Amino acid sequence: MVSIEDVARRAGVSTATVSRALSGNGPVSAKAREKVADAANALGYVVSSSASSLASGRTKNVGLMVPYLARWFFTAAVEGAQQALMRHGYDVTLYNLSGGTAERDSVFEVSLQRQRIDGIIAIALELSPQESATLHALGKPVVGVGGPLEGIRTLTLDDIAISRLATEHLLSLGHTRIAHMGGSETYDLDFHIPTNRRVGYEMALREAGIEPKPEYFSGADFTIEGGYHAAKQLLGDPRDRPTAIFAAADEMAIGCILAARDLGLVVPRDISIVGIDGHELSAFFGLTTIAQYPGAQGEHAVDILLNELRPGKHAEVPENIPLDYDLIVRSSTARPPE
Amino acid sequence: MVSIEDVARRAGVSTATVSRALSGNGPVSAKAREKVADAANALGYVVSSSASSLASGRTKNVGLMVPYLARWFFTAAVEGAQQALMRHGYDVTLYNLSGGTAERDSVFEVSLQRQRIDGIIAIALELSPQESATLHALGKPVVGVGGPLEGIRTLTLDDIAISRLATEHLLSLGHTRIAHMGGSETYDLDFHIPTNRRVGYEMALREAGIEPKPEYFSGADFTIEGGYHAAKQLLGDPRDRPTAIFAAADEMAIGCILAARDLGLVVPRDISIVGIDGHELSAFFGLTTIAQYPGAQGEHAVDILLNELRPGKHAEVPENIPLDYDLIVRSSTARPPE
DNA sequence: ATGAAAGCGCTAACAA
DNA sequence: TTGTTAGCGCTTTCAT
Repeated sequence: MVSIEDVARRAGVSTATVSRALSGNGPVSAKAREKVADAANALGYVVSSSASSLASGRTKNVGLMVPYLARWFFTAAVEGAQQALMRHGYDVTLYNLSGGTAERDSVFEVSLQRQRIDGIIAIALELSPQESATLHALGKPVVGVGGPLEGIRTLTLDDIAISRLATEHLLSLGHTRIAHMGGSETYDLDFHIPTNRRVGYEMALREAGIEPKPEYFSGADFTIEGGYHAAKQLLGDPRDRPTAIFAAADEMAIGCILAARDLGLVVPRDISIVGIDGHELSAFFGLTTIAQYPGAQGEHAVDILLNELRPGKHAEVPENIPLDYDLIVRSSTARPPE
Repeated sequence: MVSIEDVARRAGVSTATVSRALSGNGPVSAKAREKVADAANALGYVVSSSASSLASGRTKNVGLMVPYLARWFFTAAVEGAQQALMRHGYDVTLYNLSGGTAERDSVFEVSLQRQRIDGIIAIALELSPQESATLHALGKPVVGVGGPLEGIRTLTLDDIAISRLATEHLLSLGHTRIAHMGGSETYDLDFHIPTNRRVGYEMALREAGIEPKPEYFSGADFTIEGGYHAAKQLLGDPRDRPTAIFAAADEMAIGCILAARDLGLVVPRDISIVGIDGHELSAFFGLTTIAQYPGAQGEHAVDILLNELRPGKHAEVPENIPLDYDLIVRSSTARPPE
């Protein structure tokens, strides 16, 4: 192992100068800087993270916390954040909460206590008050992406606004029999997004003078398969069948498209479908959707976090930062049948 | 921050005893062990990873390296490995190679050199000789999952055997006009799996006395969309249309199913389709497939790695470890039309 | 079985 | 601008 001493010797300076030259902290003459750079290069020297962390209290490592990984949104957000962190010389420790309760607890009580990280990006997490407290007690900056976290700076979609937009898109096409597919009850217990999306949907309807009907609401589990089965139910009954479905997520919306096809309905002639997400499969299925950008969201979270990590002047950042979204109109929506 | 000294004082022992008691290395009396445990608990003490790493040379951290994240297989493998590592008290650092060349190089030349990890699990990676050398030079154990890595202990699917099995399944149903959808040329340049799968397919055909036809091969990019377009091509020409397609991955196979539907073909009456993977969507689409188990593969890799990390007696592990797979017959395959 | 003490490789006062 | 040096919090010899 090549150490800072080897570099110092080779460059003909002290270890302190090497440290300063390589980290950019503290004054170093141009000449010394160059000698150090040459020596470090020649020897292939890289600072030992543990020694550096121990001495400085900074780890150059950020924790990425996700409820689970195997879903488009989380993966994309992690990927975006990780790329951005790497560009800034940070490593990434992955904390995945998808295990059992015991594993989840041990993340908070053990893993996070190991002083391995300078800060945390919490992706689409819903935390218990207990867990929130533990996070705060770490005394390290935390930035959330999605899933509003109490007292934590968080990037959030305006779920009500996007649901209104989706619903208004359908209304503007002339639809009046608009169903909504949201979260099923159990799913919603620890996740508020579905509720907010339903609220936006109902607001838009009422503003158009339409009273939302309970029969036009259907709960599913945010998967293609769940959306498929729920849509069969919604569309199978020929009496008073809706002419449009607004699904709270693209995966369910894709399930709706497939169900409609299997029922012999032509999208969008017989039924219009809108989703939310801009999922990687949405273009392929011609799905009209409200796109959000998890990769960019991850990068954005990194910017905010690194800004807080930088000593001194912190740019003022509000507690809730609204995220970008776009209505992408494709071929799954059209005017309702006569 | 509560340090080992605080614990030592509270337990009325030396820091050395605390270290030994908590780590389980070295002799400690039952009484001392208990006093230490109580004190540590009461104070909520957790060892500082950097101090421990610096002193011991062990980081209790493993690197997970993936070519990219946003694909079912990689995500599932990472999730499996990460859960297993957590159970053993290890943290996970994620190295994602999906950025540009510069980022990729910096993973090898910088990130991996930071002494942050005890070992590496390389998931479905194809490495340049250069990169392999760098990995080896780290002097740390490496275990591969998929993608045969020279000189590295690797868990691999027998791609030839599974392709033969898939093809033989179709042959046994009576099919003779069997097409194969594999990787397109560019895709294959740095990834050998598609080639091996094609080899298995051709072997099975020849053994059945059928000469593989070039028109029955189609290259795509391993996505649903790519599979869809390639299948349109394969199935659109009514002259001498194949009665079955063996796709080298479920996502392409799902694309084939959707393409067949759009062409008015009924699966499996008019066309049989087999995939490989056991993708999360395969059950929903009724796809017959050869399932593999990335989550279990990740866990398995962890077992092997941790075994090498354990001092002393290493169970003998061969360089190539074959992985489990199963033929799952669903509703996308049947006897060919008369 | 336990404690004293010497590092592990680096950073950051402080002095020059 | 540079070097000297005292830690950072832990592990691990070496005595006892």
